[in-house]
Amino acid sequence: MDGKPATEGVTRIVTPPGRLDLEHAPRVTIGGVTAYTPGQAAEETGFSLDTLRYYERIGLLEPIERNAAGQRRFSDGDIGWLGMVRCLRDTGMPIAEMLRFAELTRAGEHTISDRIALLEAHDQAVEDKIADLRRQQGAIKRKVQFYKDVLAIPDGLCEREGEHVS
Amino acid sequence: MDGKPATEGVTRIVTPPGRLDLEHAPRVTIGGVTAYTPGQAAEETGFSLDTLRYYERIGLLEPIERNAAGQRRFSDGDIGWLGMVRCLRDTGMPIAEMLRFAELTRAGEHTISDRIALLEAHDQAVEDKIADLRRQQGAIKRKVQFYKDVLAIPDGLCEREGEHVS
DNA sequence: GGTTGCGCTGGAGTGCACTCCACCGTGCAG
DNA sequence: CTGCACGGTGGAGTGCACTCCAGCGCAACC
Repeated sequence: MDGKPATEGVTRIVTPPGRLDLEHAPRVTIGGVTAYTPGQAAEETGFSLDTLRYYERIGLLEPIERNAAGQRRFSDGDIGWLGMVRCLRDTGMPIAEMLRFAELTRAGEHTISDRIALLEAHDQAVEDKIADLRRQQGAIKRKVQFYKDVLAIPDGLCEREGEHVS
Repeated sequence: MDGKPATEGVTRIVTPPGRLDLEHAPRVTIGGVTAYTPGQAAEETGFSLDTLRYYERIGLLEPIERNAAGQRRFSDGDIGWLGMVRCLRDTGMPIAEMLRFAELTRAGEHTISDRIALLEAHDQAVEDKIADLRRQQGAIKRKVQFYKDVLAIPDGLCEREGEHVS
């Protein structure tokens, strides 16, 4: 049942040597370019199918190639771009800004300095966020210590429950 | 506990007959306890008035004291608790979990070890998040460097735009 | 031929965390 | 007395980022 889906003029199956996982990774190259089904793209990138479609709808992905049956075939380039998207998303960049970045990227080489500016600004934002988290984390740790101190006090003494955050 | 020379904002120990010095920090102590108007509480904590009311509605704050006219007067304790809330919120704790923490806190001393557990779990979550941010930040920095390298290539050579994320 | 699996579409719905609104009350300044 | 700032309420609305759904197509397998 494996073989190759006889659609779309398949040339060969790309499987890592040593792994004969025919069930998963029926990844297929067309003219030397690897293509991913939506399911594979989802698994590869960690985005849900719906999210991938959503991203395409809003233009965060450029229109994905289709096979004869109208089904999406994600390219390596798409997967790579999705990796970038995940990275930006997971560091808290809002979709609107990712969209801006996507548009710059599509606009061509002359936007590279803009892209650098955008990413450097975001990098700084991440830096700030980390610093903030560290600071707040300190407060949490102090609170934990406060509780531990309370627990350490001999039972029945000193019923004070005071400072919430130090 | 008396005779406090007020630099800005007069604080009276006994309930003042009327309003005085309304401009800044008209914070008032009644029986030694400082009270904050909603506006002051908002300014002090950085939450909006609506958010403060919202937090009270959902039970993240216990019912705030009211004056004769039915207006809220936040206590120092409330402000302290709000500091804790801000800390947890800003480190990404969802409201549902803050609510759980609030309930534990209200339930009394016997929940302290639960509270410690909750906070330590959250502390770990923050730690993980920071590590993740650092990792992703690395990718962003590499991408920036990639772009800078592209810019450094003599004009017109090597039009490759490949790897999205390294 | 029927069922299963995967994918398609447009549009509606969800969950979270607020945020806004209309309308009302209170109290002091002018 | 009037106006204004501030605050009250219940309930509706917002923005974001998905997520779900009905109804359909296509290919494979039993």
